Amino acid sequence: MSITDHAHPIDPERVAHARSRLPTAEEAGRITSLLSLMADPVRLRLIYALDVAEELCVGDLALALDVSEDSVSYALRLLRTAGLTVTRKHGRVVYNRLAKDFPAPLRDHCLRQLVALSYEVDEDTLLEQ
Amino acid sequence: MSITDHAHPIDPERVAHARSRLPTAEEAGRITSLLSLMADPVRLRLIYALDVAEELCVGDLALALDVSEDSVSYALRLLRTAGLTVTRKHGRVVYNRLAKDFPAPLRDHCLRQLVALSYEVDEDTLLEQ
DNA sequence: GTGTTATCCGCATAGGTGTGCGGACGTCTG
DNA sequence: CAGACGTCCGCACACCTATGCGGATAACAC
Repeated sequence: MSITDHAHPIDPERVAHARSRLPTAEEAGRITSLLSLMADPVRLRLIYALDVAEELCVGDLALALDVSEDSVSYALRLLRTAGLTVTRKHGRVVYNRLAKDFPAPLRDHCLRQLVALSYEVDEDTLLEQ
Repeated sequence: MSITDHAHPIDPERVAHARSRLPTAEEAGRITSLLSLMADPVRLRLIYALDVAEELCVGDLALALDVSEDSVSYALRLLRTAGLTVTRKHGRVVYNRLAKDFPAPLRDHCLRQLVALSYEVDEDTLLEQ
């Protein structure tokens, strides 16, 4: 149905209420671009690895994650561009670590609870409500 | 570089350490499929709206978010399939709300802090480290 | 019953995105 | 200096995904 339909809201009060408290499209874009960076198996496990190991180079990350170095390199490029990781160069080796201001809530709450969370939701999906 | 290279890790100890604490590919898949659902402007704002307004129908959601009803309907289908929202039918109208066990940490910590978060990260991106 | 409303679904399409390959650069080793 | 190594980059391709349109289904109003 096109965007011009539904001219008469069913519950105008709630619509206005929700509308006033909603993040703007721009804010939502910022947030989702952040979430999108974590919503990829390679990047998520990469972040986990850096959280545990403090710092790792591309080759070692590829071994730890069991994916190609290209894939790791690409993932790191995106994270680095977003300011989520930083690099330290030493000889031929480039060491990567999480930025010192890597979003703490994402790291503390989300990262460490998401594994358990994913199980819960998976079970709930099977139930009627 | 292909997956067979880098035969000799630079820091084998850290690689093994990270490897042992890493979520499996399957776990990572479950988590990222959850995050992917929130990593979309329409779905994220839709979740915000339902969090504020308790329950809304498709048409009213389209008004609140200022997007097409098709877009909202598609977003709700994905969230519903994942068990994150539930429906209540009353006459012609289908009311949607967040599932009673919508991941609490995601709602409490992430949702309510993500707006502020996105600003911080945005500033940090501009700085050298 | 007829027309209208609210919603859902299937389909086709355009756009974004991750991956692999080839090539290039800088750095260490002998 | 020549060779090996670790890494990055650009390109092309396959894939997924969100969107819009047309049609179909119920429920309500008259």
